[in-house]
Amino acid sequence: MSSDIRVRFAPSPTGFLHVGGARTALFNWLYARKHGGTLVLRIEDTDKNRNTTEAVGAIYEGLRWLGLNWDEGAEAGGDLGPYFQSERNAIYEKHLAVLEEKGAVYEDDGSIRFRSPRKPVVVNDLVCGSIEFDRSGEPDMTIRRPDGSWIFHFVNVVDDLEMKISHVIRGEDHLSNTPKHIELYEALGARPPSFAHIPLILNRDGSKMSKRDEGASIASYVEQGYAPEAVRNYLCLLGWSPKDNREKLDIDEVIQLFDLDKVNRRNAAFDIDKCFWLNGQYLLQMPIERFEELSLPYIQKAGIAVESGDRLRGALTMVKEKVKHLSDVPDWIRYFFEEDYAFDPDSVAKVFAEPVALERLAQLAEKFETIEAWTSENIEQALKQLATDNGLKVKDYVHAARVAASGRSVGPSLYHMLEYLGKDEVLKRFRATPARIAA
RNA sequence: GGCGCGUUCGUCUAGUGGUUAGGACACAGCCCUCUCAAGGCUGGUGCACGGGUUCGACUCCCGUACGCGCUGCCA
Repeated sequence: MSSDIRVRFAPSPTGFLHVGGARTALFNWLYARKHGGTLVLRIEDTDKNRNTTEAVGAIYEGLRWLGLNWDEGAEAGGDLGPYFQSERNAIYEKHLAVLEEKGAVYEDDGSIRFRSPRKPVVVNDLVCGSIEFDRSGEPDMTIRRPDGSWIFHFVNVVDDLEMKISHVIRGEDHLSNTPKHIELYEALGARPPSFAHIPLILNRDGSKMSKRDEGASIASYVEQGYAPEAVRNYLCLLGWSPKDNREKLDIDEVIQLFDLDKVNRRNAAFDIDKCFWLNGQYLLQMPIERFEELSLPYIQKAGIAVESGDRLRGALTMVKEKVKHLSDVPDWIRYFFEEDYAFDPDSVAKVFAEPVALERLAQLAEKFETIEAWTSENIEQALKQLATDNGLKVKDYVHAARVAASGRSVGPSLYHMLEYLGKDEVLKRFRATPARIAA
């Protein structure tokens, strides 16, 4: 069950979880799950000035929201910790001593530099192929600052070594750093792991996605009401595809189909429109139970007094296919549960511009009085009968009824909506409408 | 500047010497329809450029351009 495959996600907690980081975590996770390997979460907090505990929390939250569980590391524990670089000083000292022993490092202005062998280095990348780097003109990299803190390249290599990482899957921005890392592994007398550099995620215009860009933070998808499985699916499609034209894929199938040699080399632009579309597809097709589970936090946050149960389930079933963002759910269902639901001014202006609309509403109320069994079928039949009797079109009654019952001109099937509200409530709302519009 | 990587519709992609260059998002129009969606149908837009190699290049090679990355005592 547990193979020798060990991968890691090693973020620096300097802010929120970035989509690029999330995608890197996702590809590592997919690779681990596919091969029955282990995913390690390591926090690279060597730069004390820029790291915060809130940022660490944001990483945990973001990964959990996306359903990317890790087997070992920060918050999960394991035998090869600690998993925060800030707590691994003794380990770094130990490896530095090895380099000193070999004369591979020297002091410079109080800092410590690694002496590059300056020989060509070949990187055999699982995504990019074999690449040879000419190291002859490269300056020696610093691995430790005068204040004793460590530089990324060194601790990253030491940790991957100590944590027995077999495959380093990371952003392509590290491809050019890889020869340095390989030199370090060799100086430490270790065999380098396999490398796989995955393409970067850019903005729509091709510019680099920075923290300030729209949609850069995973947290923003939570706020905006995206389903985690939709965002995760979309992220899978950035740099990878099943190659059979399918887009919406179950994560278990992605795990099965995923492989590093099928990852593209080209940077990808993040297309929020497509992510939005995929989210709509997920909401449309997911089971009502899942839809309710995902909607509940937004409903509660909006202060709608309704408990989980059949009543809520019924309302959600009606609006599920309309909703594009979970954060919109409260507005879609509010009027079912609140007496003083708001009347949308635009809808009122559009539908009740002519006084005759109110007359028709009154006719409809009268007609509905006669319905014995309050079902959507009977409601529909009654409304159509009334229209026919008066030589009018169905829509002449439907629009007025919709606004009267819900306060808005857009909503689910009118007949189902009215059935759901109940006869008494519908008649009450119809009769209260003239006064409410006047107000 | 040096080094590395990349370049198929606006975007994500399929395509590995011979295809009417396929799909999806977005966009436009039509159909369906109680609104809005969803769904169905139709449409336009693409192989960066220049040289090779080859009977034949989107596919292979070289160059140019452009983009991105690295070139930190950031990660």
